[in-house]
Amino acid sequence: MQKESLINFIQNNLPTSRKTLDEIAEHFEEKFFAKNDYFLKEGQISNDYLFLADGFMRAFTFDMDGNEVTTYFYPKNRVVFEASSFFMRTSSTENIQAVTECKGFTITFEKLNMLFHSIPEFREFGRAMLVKEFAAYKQRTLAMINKSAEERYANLISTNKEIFQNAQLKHIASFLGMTDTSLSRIRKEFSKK
Amino acid sequence: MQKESLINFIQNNLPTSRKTLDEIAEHFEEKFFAKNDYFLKEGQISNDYLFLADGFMRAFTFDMDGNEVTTYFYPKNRVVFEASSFFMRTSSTENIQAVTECKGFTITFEKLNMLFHSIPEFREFGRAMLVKEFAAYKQRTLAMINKSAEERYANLISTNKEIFQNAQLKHIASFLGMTDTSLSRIRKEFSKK
DNA sequence: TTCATTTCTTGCCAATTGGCAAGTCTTTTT
DNA sequence: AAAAAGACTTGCCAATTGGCAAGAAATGAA
Repeated sequence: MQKESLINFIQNNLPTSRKTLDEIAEHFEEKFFAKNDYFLKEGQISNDYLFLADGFMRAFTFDMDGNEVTTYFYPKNRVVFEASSFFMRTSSTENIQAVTECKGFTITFEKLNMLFHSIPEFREFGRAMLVKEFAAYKQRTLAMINKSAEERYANLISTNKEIFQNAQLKHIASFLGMTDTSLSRIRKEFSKK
Repeated sequence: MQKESLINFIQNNLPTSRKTLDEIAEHFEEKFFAKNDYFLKEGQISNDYLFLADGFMRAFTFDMDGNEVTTYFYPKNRVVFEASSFFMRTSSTENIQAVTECKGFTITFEKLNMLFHSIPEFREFGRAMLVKEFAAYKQRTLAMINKSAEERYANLISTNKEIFQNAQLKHIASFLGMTDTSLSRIRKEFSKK
């Protein structure tokens, strides 16, 4: 089994010995997702923490009016988990779905905690992932507030091109907080320039 | 020194023995803030983790156009910290300021880590705080997206009345992603009903 | 290949929100 | 208490965005 991408990711985020890395990686299991498969469905208590080695995923939920809203996109070489459901053991309000075929490595809540308990550096890694995801979310909220639809689009395409190469426009539209109609018009404006 | 509110808060979030609670609380220091004092200024590396026992605070930053944007409000009986700066030791992009006179208890990064290291239950508490803050942020983002200005206002006033009792309207307006002009008009509409 | 379904685009019009500037009200300072 | 500064409201008009529905394009199934 080829866990180098996982090991490199951990190493890049919180350098430690090869021995420790192997010990950590040992507890992850390879997992494949077909396009449109779910990694997490709302209502479930999330029990897997995923390193996405290849492919593209998205998270979505439904707003108070029952409209589907894409809340996040996950490119490869990132960890994927719903912090609230996974760590608090509560039922998830979010869905996480493979947008393309995906491959990754998962570890259960129980095993992850066991590693956190026994390997202080890995505990730091776990905390760093949580903090990074949080910071990314705050960044996103800031990039949404007080910005016109066109600015939000321009910002996303300049910082996250890969989203446009993988996701459907209607999902990008709801992620950007606009209708697919508006997104379509904005794209047209941009292509003129 | 009166640390009961801190001890109760920890106990409510992650029950443990009185002995452990006292050991934890011992490392917190009482701190007072005058109105408009800063708990954190942008550019600093945040070194304090705060339990706000009394008063009201807000976080703010500046968007890409240089406009001040309120990013969060902290009522009392909550922990206050900027996760990214505090845990990653990076310079903060946010300011956290006392909106009213405040009283709380702080602990330094070093001491907090020491406690995390030596008290596994407290480690859980720290993680729970992080996850809760994160979940609250996600909730907020969702409540903003695809909602009209009026709906965002209605939602905030029904779930967070205390914000309206403490904060200035222009700060609430930027928090809600609208101009103070619009907020003023919306309030007028509501008062008619 | 053809048919059916889904995704994306476009036109028309209405509703929402912002920008600006003047005016009122409140709080702070002297 | 008067003056000054700050906070909030309001009127007018323009720009942005959404709603709806029809059509075009792309994708998938038979």
